[in-house]
Amino acid sequence: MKIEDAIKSIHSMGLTTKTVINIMYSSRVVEEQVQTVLKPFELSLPQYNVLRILRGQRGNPANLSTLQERMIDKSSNTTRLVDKLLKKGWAKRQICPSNRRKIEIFITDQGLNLLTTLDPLMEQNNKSVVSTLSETELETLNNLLDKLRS
Amino acid sequence: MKIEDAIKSIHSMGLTTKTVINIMYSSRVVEEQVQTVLKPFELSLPQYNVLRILRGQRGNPANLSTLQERMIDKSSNTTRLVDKLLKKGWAKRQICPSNRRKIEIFITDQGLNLLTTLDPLMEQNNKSVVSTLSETELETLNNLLDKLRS
DNA sequence: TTACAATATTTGTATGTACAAATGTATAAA
DNA sequence: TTTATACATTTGTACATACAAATATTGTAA
Repeated sequence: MKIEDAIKSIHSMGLTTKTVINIMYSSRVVEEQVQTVLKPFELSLPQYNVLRILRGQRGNPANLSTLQERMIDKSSNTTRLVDKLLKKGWAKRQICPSNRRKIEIFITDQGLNLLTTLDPLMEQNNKSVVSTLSETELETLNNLLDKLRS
Repeated sequence: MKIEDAIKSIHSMGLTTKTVINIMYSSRVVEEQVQTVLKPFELSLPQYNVLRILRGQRGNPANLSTLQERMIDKSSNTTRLVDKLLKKGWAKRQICPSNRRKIEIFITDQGLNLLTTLDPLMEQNNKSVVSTLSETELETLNNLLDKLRS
């Protein structure tokens, strides 16, 4: 559906404003789909995001500021977000031995297993989300978004 | 910046997952910019969104379900969101005479004035947000996002 | 006309987020 | 060593959001 029909009052807008709204609106549509995959696992999108960052560390710990840097949503309460992951046994944390201000956060085996279960479900979801676009179009879309942020 | 560098752990991902993350990440970047414009006016992004929908009605009232349909963020508490706009004098509401279940919501003159003040600021912000893309690229981006959601 | 289902909105409750202030630790200067 | 400053995280508080249940109104069928 064209953004003009999805958001009725966009007709009169210029191309720049239309683009900004289109990005935000499309993101919400995508997020809704992703959340339906995560919901049965009682995992929020930011929590899932953090777990994937932790897995990406490949055994190395991450501290809170690293997580904040890499999170999609830079919500300031990474502490409490990690608390939730701890409580569910998907992450563990310890004080950094070389700098006791820092906290080292790791993903647990249980957390890794959860992601392993989620991977194919999420991949399938994402394929379905972008199924209306060809490979070339996906490349173009990524390049345009990268360029937009540059 | 390429999404691979913005989100470090994306390297190993397929094109579909990369695209999904890129959309969500880019949206957050854009939203942050929009919020910096709104913040001095103590207006949240969803509130701004509702005000623009109300203005788009051109004198006709909107009821809550219409607002929910058209909102970017379909957060279920449109009631409380509108409460905030009422309290600040930017919107008013009354019971629909023909169907007393419905609530008719209007933008006030004060609300219209606020938007009139915001329009050029937001337009300038949006131009700056998309300034790295040409007109043609913006058209392509919009078309690709529309196609993605179709 | 009464009873029942459908619609539109509101409220309650739990959880999540934003931002400022507080805590604890490290580094550097006097 | 003492003091000051910067850094990393945590906590407090207010506000926002999600979802379910409650309320009120309308339309419809017995």
